[in-house]
Amino acid sequence: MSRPRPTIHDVAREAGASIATVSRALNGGVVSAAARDRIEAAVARLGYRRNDVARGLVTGRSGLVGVVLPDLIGPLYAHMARGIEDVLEEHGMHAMLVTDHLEPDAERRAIELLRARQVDGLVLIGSRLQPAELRAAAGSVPVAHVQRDGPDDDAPQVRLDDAAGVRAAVEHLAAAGHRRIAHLAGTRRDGIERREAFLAAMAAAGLEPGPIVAGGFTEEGGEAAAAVVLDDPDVSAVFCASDRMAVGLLHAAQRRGIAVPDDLSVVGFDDLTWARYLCPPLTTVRQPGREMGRAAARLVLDAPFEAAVPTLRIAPTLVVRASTAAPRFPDPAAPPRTRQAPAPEEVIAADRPASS
Amino acid sequence: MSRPRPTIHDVAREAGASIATVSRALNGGVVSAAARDRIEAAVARLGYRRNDVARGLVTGRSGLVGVVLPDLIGPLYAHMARGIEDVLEEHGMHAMLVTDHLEPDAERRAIELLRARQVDGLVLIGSRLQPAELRAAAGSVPVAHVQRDGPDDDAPQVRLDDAAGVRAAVEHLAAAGHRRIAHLAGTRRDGIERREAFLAAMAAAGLEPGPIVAGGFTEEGGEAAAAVVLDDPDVSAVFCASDRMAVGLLHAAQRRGIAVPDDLSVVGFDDLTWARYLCPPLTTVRQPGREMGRAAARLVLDAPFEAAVPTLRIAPTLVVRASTAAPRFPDPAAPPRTRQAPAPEEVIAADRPASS
DNA sequence: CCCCGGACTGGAAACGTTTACACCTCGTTG
DNA sequence: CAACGAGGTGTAAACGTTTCCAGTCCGGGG
Repeated sequence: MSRPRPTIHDVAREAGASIATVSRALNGGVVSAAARDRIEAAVARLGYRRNDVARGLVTGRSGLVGVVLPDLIGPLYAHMARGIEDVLEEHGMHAMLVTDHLEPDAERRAIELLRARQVDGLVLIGSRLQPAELRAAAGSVPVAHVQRDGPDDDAPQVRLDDAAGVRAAVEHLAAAGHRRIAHLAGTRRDGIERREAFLAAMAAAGLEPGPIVAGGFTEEGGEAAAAVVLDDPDVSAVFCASDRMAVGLLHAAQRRGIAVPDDLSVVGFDDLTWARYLCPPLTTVRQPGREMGRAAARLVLDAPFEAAVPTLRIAPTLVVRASTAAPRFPDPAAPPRTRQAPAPEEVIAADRPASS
Repeated sequence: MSRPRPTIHDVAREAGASIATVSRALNGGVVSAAARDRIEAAVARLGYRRNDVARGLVTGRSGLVGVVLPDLIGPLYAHMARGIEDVLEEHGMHAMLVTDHLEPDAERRAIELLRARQVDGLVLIGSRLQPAELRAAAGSVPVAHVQRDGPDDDAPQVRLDDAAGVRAAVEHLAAAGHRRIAHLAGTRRDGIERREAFLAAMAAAGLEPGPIVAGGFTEEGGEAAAAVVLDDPDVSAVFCASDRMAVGLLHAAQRRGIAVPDDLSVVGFDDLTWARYLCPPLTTVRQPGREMGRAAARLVLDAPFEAAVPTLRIAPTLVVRASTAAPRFPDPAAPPRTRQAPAPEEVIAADRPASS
């Protein structure tokens, strides 16, 4: 019943050829038509399938790109993984996904594990490793980063153009007539970059930044931070560094009887699957995870040929939904504005090119 | 700079031992303390890491369990994958995830691919393959299914106890005073099973089933099906076979000015991440994906030792939120009921044991 | 003093491929 | 007609491990 899998030797014997010829026939080498036919027949008869482990041992390659990512639950990372798979598939390769749950130690182990399996490349999502640690762990395997969390080195990486996204969000709020805009900030690297971009964008709009309160990227972080922000009666809009924080804020506002968007406008960041289902549907900066994954996969595959070490910046998009509107009591000093009545969903491209 | 990775031979030379001794030292065989020390020192000095590909070739095992799943975007499948990883990690093994996007052909290819990599087992999520096809594709590799979509054979599998979940949902609605309950049904196997369970539960509650309309498990399916259901003025509650359908229904209801839960109660199925964020927060049957993944991984690991071929039934949980309430105009024939005011979130365990 | 067995070690054979190299057989060209 | 090259084939050596088997070296019991 469950005989051992046939090997190339079995095929060779069955077809009356040598294993070298079989290997060539299977891999598109030069073989006479007659031999090729006999071999294909034998393969079919025996149900032979190549053993990629043995093949990997001799070729030194595995056809696998290792992907280390925080988790699979968040739709953003899942989309990135999907993008990576997209381009690997075009090259007849596959991804091996390992999660590190944001623990640097787990990240190191994951890289170790993948290297022991001879991956041909590594895509690291949100890596926290120091450049030296990374070099030690990855050795000579080509690496590409997505939204790297640790400090840069000369490894190629793709990042969201966070600044452009933040700018689009702030400009949207400013144009609606908001003057005092608060910010719920994240503490990881992209959170910090968004915070700086927020300050810059506010300055560019000629506005004093409102209160800025930092927290985790999570619902709880948003809810906790909300307390501070909602106590300031002059704040008419809040820009959150993540959708999850925005959810926390929305809940806190609801509990206090603060109406969104009438009393308070809220902008999120990420455009997670469910941002459109919130009440009200959330205006947010869409992070194109799948594109980012695609770009990273291309980077890692091109690594051996590419001389430059680019940082690819992917442009986000502002998705305007119903959580933003003109402030109820516009600043009397400001020119009067008409209430914006956005279409159910309106997409505004951020103002930066896709790569830089 | 980027020298070739050191092999066990290099370690042996460096430590003045044979490769056999090094291998034993590394794998916990009998080795003198002195040799072990020298070898460990050499390993550290050289930065040696075992090559799992070579190891896999000789041992015939890979330490990998292949997981074939529809996609990574849906949080449910991601949770299942997480559960699988949980138990594999306890065994020092890892998962290799491949997506098939519900295409049987891609599923076959995925299995093929994983087998070529010598996976030690296979977990198939929502497999649509016929038993014969599966046997052909998987050969002698142990298989466990989760929510198998194709017909059963003697392969071990874990399923949600769909019937218990449906019963809990229907009983909840009936207890609230609803008499005419519609059903938005799915067309895949679990959709069909939920549909039958719905009929059974309605019968058990002594109620005539309301309209049943089948569609995809998606938002669009829900929205399309909603049209039919909402035209029936006697329907005061709808039980949906998935949360995504419930979202579509919620939107359709909102567009028509039908208030949920006042005019219409809605129950979903799955408890996806964002079910609690909907307006109103959705009452739904929670599918414990992570548990199901855990159970499946255990099944596949135990396969070589297990004689029985169990179908594990995992109990779902009814999560009562704000999308269900007493009907506005209760059936005059029914005894009067007080309006249920559920706590913000109330969890009701379904009435079946976890396995059968 | 011999023998036995336990603790430890090394040589060598696998595992299933790819591929360098040598060879053989033609037909073609000089 | 000799030499050569192209096309096709097979032998054998890798790839980096694990593991079987045959040792070697001891100490202790007969």
